[in-house]
Amino acid sequence: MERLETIRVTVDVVAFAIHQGTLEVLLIKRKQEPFKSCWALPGGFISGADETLEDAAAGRLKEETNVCDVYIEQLYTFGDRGRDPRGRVVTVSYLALIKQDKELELKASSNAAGVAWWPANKLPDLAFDHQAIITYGRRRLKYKIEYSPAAFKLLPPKFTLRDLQEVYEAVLDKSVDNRNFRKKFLARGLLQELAEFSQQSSFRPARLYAFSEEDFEQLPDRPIFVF
Amino acid sequence: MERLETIRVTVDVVAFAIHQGTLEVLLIKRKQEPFKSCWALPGGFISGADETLEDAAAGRLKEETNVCDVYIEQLYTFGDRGRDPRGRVVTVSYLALIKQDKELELKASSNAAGVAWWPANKLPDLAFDHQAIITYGRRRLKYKIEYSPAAFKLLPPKFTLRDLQEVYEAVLDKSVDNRNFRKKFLARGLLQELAEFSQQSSFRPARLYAFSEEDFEQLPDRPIFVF
DNA sequence: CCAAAAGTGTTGACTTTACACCCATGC
DNA sequence: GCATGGGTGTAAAGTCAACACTTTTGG
Repeated sequence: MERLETIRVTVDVVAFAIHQGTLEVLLIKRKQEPFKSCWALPGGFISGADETLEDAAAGRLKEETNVCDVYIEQLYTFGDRGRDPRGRVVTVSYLALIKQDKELELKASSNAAGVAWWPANKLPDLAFDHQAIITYGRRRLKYKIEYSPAAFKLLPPKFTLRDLQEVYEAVLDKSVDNRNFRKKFLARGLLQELAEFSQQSSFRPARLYAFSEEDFEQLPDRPIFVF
Repeated sequence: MERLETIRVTVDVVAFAIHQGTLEVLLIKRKQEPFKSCWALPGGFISGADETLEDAAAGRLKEETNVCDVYIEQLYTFGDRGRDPRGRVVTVSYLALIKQDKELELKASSNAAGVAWWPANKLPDLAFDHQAIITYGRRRLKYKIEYSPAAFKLLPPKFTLRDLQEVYEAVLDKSVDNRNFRKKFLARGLLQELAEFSQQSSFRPARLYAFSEEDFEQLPDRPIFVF
């Protein structure tokens, strides 16, 4: 039956974005013990105002980093005794995907000493079991990108096929054949070809494409989702 | 920061087994309010003795149904305000898979009015949001059986190809072509052909096979796992 | 010899991979 | 006109889906 041990519940958010073709994770620098001055995931205790756990995750992300209006989904719940020196703390982790062009004004909360993007392949030492949480999030993203339109949640509304390919390469951490990649995506018919071109380079401008989440939902035989 | 609202944490277990080619879920009948006399998932509050959440899930399953030593993995955490009339209760749900031949002596705990297997396609009204949890677990099992050896966790150590096919048919809730099914499995080389035969019927005895989890783990290009 | 479940192959359609060159543009 | 990334096709291998009959056994 019910024991009197105090259990506290937190949420932690693994927020990914692609910057210059690199997968990066949003971290905050802790200002307080435990793990003072260590980098950690944005997150915090659930508050009475949070209607759902997802609200709590989005709320703590906003409070600690000033990032809001992003895609968010639950990852996994970590609750081993001893994962937090303060006592029994169960944390529900979330995956967030942030669009590449999003105007972010990173702003640490008063109880953090900083906020920054870190390349997923070159992370600092992390507080608590946050390294394990990130590893888990990365694995989820890797699988998810293969059979769901997760890649578009990391891209602006208009993007080139190369941008899309870079997302796959960054997430899967390997290079792919560009002919096969383009062929596959164009054959699937998920992309709307726009009449616009990227003006980024001083070379041949690349065509822009768009992805419609709504059209995708209508597909009768759309690929399987894990969530 | 930390609010004083009391949050309690439970675990709930969706335990599946295949009985006579049907996917079934293990339920308990509640003896107390709320949802008195309603069927519900086995589960309960985390105790100070639980080293991990998985221990808690296995522990509550044992206490409430007398089922133990089964495969268990985390599913999803449900924590919307209002999912439990008693206050804020966050529940970490678990999926359990039980081998077909396992000798189970179902035994309700003193605070339950009964334990029983229910066909997944004909469930009674359920307490709390347990229907949603089962739906979620079923979806997970359905995906998982496609790219992981989950099916073998529902079978005894020695089984016929028909037994295996029945597991797939029950979980996927559709029939499959037996020639293609056998061909695919035999071609994968995951099954050890035994020199024994099933003596079940009065007709032609079927060959028994075994699956080795250890051998499977060794495979260099083994299929993808979601978890 | 009959009833019942066990077991077995082929074909066509489709998908996946490997692989290298020409094109369009800005400077 | 050149440097740079944008954009394109084909063939071989492999995978997947559809489909029906023979074999073995107990009674």
